[in-house]
Amino acid sequence: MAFRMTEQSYLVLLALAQQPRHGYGVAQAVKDLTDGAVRLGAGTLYGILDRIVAEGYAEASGEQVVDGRLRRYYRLTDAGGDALAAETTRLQALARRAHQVLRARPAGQLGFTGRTVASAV
Amino acid sequence: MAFRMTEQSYLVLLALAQQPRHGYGVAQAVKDLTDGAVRLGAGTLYGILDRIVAEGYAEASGEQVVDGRLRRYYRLTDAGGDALAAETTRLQALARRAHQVLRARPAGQLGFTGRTVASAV
DNA sequence: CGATATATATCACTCAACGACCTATCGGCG
DNA sequence: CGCCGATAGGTCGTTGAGTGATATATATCG
Repeated sequence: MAFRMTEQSYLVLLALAQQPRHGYGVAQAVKDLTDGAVRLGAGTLYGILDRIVAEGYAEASGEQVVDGRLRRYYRLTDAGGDALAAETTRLQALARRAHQVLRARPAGQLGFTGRTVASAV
Repeated sequence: MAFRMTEQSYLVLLALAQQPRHGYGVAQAVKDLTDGAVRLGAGTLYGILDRIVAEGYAEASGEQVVDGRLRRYYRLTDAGGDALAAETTRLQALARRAHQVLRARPAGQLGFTGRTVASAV
């Protein structure tokens, strides 16, 4: 039952943390936040929005009609903000550790030049 | 067909970047790398190993029998190292941006205190 | 003897992600 | 005017990664 914090749902929470947004706006914000790397399709987007609302991480924040088109807004809740902060901390720690690993292992290095660990074949 | 770089497969690549490891060793390394937060079950683990080998990100690196138990080793390839570095860069950028967003939005803040954006209901 | 840890592997199930599709409005182009 | 792309909402079927259960086997500890 537990909510699964995937990267996509994380990005949606992050987009909502910037400001309340409507669905389509969330998709655009995610695209911006990831430099175009992550593009949320409609199926993914509304599925995630439903899930984070069900989890209490966001809530409907009213509707507006702009240029004849309906906009359904969502707002991050405190619980959503907490979850987002926790996940961000986790991500930062992971990124930091990953950087350490890569720094200790420069590109092109094939094992330790000194000796090979129990070279089994 | 494209390989999906999920967090779990990323962690496996990272574990292999530290040093060649056997399956069970990878699971333990991932547990360590994430401070116990991510625990790979057998199904997840071997599924990922098969996928990253199929993708050319890692390769079998021989077998050893230690204490009567078979150990099947895997070694990161150059392609795997590149993919890992690229994903790490992406993660760092995301973490940095997420930090900016959260810094601009301290915990407990409910929208801008000055005015509410076109408060629609 | 049984439990736990090590070590590999398979299998069925679930559900998030994805792409395709649908409706509808607005603005621009020819 | 018709068509297209962008905006905005939504559904639906497929796929496949992740998960837990299960199986096999050995070593160690109590």
